[in-house]
Amino acid sequence: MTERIGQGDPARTLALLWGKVSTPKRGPRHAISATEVIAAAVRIADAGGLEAVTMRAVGNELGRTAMSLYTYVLSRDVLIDLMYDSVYADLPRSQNSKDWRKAVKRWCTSLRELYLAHPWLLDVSSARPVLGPHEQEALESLLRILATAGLSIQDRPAATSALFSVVRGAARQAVEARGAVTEEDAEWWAARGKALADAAPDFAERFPESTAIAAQQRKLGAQPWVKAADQAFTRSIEFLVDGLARHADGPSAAVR
Amino acid sequence: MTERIGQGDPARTLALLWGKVSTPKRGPRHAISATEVIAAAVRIADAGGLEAVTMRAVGNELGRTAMSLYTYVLSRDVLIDLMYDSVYADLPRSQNSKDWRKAVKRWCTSLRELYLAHPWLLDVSSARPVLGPHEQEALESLLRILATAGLSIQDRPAATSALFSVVRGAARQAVEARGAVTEEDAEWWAARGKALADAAPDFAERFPESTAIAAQQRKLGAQPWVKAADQAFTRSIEFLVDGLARHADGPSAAVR
DNA sequence: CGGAAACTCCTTACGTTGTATAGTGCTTCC
DNA sequence: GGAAGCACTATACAACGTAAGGAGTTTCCG
Repeated sequence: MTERIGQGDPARTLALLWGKVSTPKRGPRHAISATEVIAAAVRIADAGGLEAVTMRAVGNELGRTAMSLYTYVLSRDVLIDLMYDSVYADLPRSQNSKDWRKAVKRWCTSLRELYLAHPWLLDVSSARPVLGPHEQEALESLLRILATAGLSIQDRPAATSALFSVVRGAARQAVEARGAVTEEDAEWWAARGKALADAAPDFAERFPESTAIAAQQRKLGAQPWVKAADQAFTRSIEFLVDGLARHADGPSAAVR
Repeated sequence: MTERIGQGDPARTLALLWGKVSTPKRGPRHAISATEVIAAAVRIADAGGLEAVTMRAVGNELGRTAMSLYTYVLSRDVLIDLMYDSVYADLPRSQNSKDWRKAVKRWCTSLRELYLAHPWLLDVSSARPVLGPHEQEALESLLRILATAGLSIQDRPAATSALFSVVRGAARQAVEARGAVTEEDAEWWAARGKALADAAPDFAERFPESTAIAAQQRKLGAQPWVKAADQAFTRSIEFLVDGLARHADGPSAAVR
């Protein structure tokens, strides 16, 4: 199940995301900060994936009980929203550039690297009804680049949506490919290859195009899946940027 | 957590997916077929989303216990794989077309409609280490179109990956937008708007591009989010197809 | 032909997870 | 100084996937 975000009370979630929760006037103070809770959760996710982020695990990481976390966040889902926005803070702010194509590529590359650094992001729903400040900034950066490119305001939502989607899809592929590098996973992939041959002995006949692609990718040398994933990323962005260039009138280093 | 697929024994999963499981020679016969199990699970998912597909719910839908399902599938994950491939059977086979651009768009439109008909598909991991026959056929269809377009074999993986991603992203947006149409959800969105204004009173100042986009989209009239999602889909595909055209040399109705 | 093996299906149980609820102790308000 | 509000803990519950064992059924094979 993709982790759904932004559910429940939007006011509370947004106040947390945007740092508008004030310190209560009565009662004992929090012994640790919400930032520390989020950081602990991110550590756990980075180490074991999103499924490792249980309230018990996070509480334990902080020397507390699961239930104490509910004095910081409304639910596990809200914690995940906060984690998501917090790692977006790692994205570099976009630099002004006359060459919008380069700027788009740089933006995409940065986002891809973020996904590779925190693969659990890909397991969080891509539906974003509630954005935090860092994620909003990432979107704004991209929109600024597209404005510089001279893309019409009507076209910008589609462009951002497409770019986000392509990067996310390519990052997913890259994460899986890197995961296939270990010995254990390599064995799994070998077994899968054999199983497919058994299950579909007429595969090559039925799917000649897919077969040709697989053969071509085997020529990429060592770690073909990793190379293929990297290539898919760069080419995908190239295609999309080429397409956007057809609708933009801003300056670019070259039409290409 | 995005539902991970293809884990565990690949041989068993692939045999199930490709219909290569033979009837046992001993013991009582299955009283219902695996196809009925899958169909029951799809019904439940269509009605309540992927999270509603519990082994108990599926068993109950069939007048059986949860544990009896394990004589059909190895795990819930495998059941989800089977569900996924089964609905891909609904995709129309691609028709030969001299106009590859139209063919790509038709392909994308069909896939988007599939996602809209079965939104739970979007909650299944986009990482596809194990493909069933119908999903493989969908990929093959697209590859055939791209071959017709004269796209190089090296470029085809990136093109398919990008198209899948863009359709998936746009479908997600469309599903969310349609979900916002009900009265209850509309209230949620109104509350979210107010909460954001409270959390970030300087939003327009910090994010002028995003603010301009939101204002422009409000001009779309009734159900702006639905219209915006539809528009994002068609424009995204247009951009990508335009970009692909830069690298393809096959026939198209017009360069545009 | 009959016992054994394989198989379907059920029952019970277990470990895990998110979170409800009540209680205790602490801080500030009025 | 008592009440209200708050941090944190302990306990409990519902729900979930699935392990394990048992009962009944079908086919194999000596």
